[in-house]
Order: sequence, then structure tokens, then C-alpha cells
Amino acid sequence: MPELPEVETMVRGIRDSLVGSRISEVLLPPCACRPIQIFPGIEEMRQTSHGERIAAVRRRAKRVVIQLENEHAFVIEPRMTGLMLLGDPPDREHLRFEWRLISGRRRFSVWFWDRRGLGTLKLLNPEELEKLLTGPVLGPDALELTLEHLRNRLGKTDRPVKVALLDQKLIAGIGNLYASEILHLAGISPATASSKISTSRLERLLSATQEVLQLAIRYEGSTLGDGTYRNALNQDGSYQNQHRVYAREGEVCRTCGTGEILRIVQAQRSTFYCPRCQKR
DNA sequence: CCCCAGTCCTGCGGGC
DNA sequence: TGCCCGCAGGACTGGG
Repeated sequence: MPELPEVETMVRGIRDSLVGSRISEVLLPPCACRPIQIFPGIEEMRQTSHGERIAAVRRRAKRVVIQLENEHAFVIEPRMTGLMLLGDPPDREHLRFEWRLISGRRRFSVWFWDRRGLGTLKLLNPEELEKLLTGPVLGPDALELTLEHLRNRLGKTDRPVKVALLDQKLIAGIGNLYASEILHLAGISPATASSKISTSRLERLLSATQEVLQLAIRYEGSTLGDGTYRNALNQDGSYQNQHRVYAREGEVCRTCGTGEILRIVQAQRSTFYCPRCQKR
């Protein structure tokens, strides 16, 4: 499931090829499955993007932003199973969108592939893009968090900290997998009421967030058993081998060597933790 | 306003 | 063996 590290890996994987190249065509591949949500329609997308040069490729939280020189931007939300690919896709039937590009004499394509089709694709105008980047829909990016952010945002809610970490309005970029990983490294129980966490423990939470996300980026994200997430060249990430708790229910905690990893359900999502290492 | 349950989607694996 | 059901969870919606 693409979260911040996986989306960052996608962006790094396509950036050098895309920046400076020119869009010759955008296409909806023939696809037997239900079409993904796109906005606006394909014809408006063509009119706005045809012949435009790509100025930048960046990440905002869990979204890929492809900025054009005319200041419009494609914004891709991979959600559960979406991938940005330069190489061969896992299969042809779940290709959802194609950008045909020209760089000098070279012609190539970048694809959006999405097995489950929960992903979305939008072409935003400059005002809409500005709202996405700085508006209230998304909180501060998890890699740019400060202690003040945590104090102001977690301090005002009594929800369990695991649930609050998933709220993109509070902090943007953390998903279900990395929330469990971060709380384990921070030594904080996922059930702790957010507002009850002391400043010194918020400092641990802050450094654990940076450490886990940066390390996961270095390992190019997590490819789980379902094998869905891959980098831009359709290769596996390797952070799954470093997982501290996620999907390790019943196994022994590698940190304390004795605790058994438990799974609980919070807000209809699985949470994994070590009851010995993580206290309220 | 705040928060939670329900919803979308597809593929896979457990159980009978 | 084959079928069905539940589960995976990112982001959004409706309602309490």
C-alpha cells in the first residue's frame, strides 16, 4: 500500500526521466475493468497538457504531483494498489493512464497502473494545486514535522495515537503500516490517548517518525506478500524485511526478544504492537 | 466541530 | 475441487 516512503520512491524513480520532457499525448488505455476516477475529462486534460513541458515531479503526502510549465499539475493518488511505472507493468489489463513523452529524440511513456482501481488522477489548475499543497485538507508532511506540529495537532484530540496518526488532516503521509512501525520505535502504545502524551514522548515520536520513514525510503518502500507495491521499474522494495511489528502477529519482538507481537483492530484497521516495548 | 461506521474496489486465502 | 466469504486500507461521505 503506497504510503509516504513508497510514493517518494515512485517520484524518485520517474523524476529524472520526466523533468524537461514534453507531453505529446495522454491516453486512457483500453481496459476491461471499471475506469478509475479522473478529473476533469480526458479531452480537457489533452487541451491543457498537450505539448507542455514537465517542470517538476514531486510528492505531497501520499500523492504524486507532476507540475507542468503552464503551472497546471497532474496529481495522482495511488491509494491501495496504484503504481507509477516507466518499465513493464505487472500486467496490461490494469493500466489506467498513459502519458506519452518526448525528450529530445527519445519517445517514451510513463504509466499509472492500478489493480484495484481505487486510485484517482486529477489535472489541477494553479489555484487548485495551491490549495492541495498548502490548504487544510492535508496537514504538514510527515517528513517536515516539528515538535510544535505534534503538540498542537495531537494535543487537541483524545483519539488513540495510532488512529490520529492516520488522519491526513493532522499529519500527512503516514498510513496503516508505518503508523505501527513508528509507534513501536517510539515505545508508545497505539491505544494511548493522543492528548495524554508528554512532551518528552512526543519528541521520541517525532524522531521515530523521521527514522522509520527515512529508512523505509532508503530501502525503497515495503513490498508485502500480495506483491502489489513496486518501484518505477516494477522491482520490489525491501523495507518489509526490516518490519518491527507490521504483519508479525504471534512472532517474537526483535527489540526485547521476549514480547509477543499482538494484533488489535482500531478504527477498523489492524494495528500491530509489542506490549512489552510499548507502554501508555 | 469532532468522530466513527460504511463505502468503493480486486485478488487472495481460509473454510467447508 | 470449487465456491463463497472475509479481509486488506486510502480517502471520502453521511449522520450522530
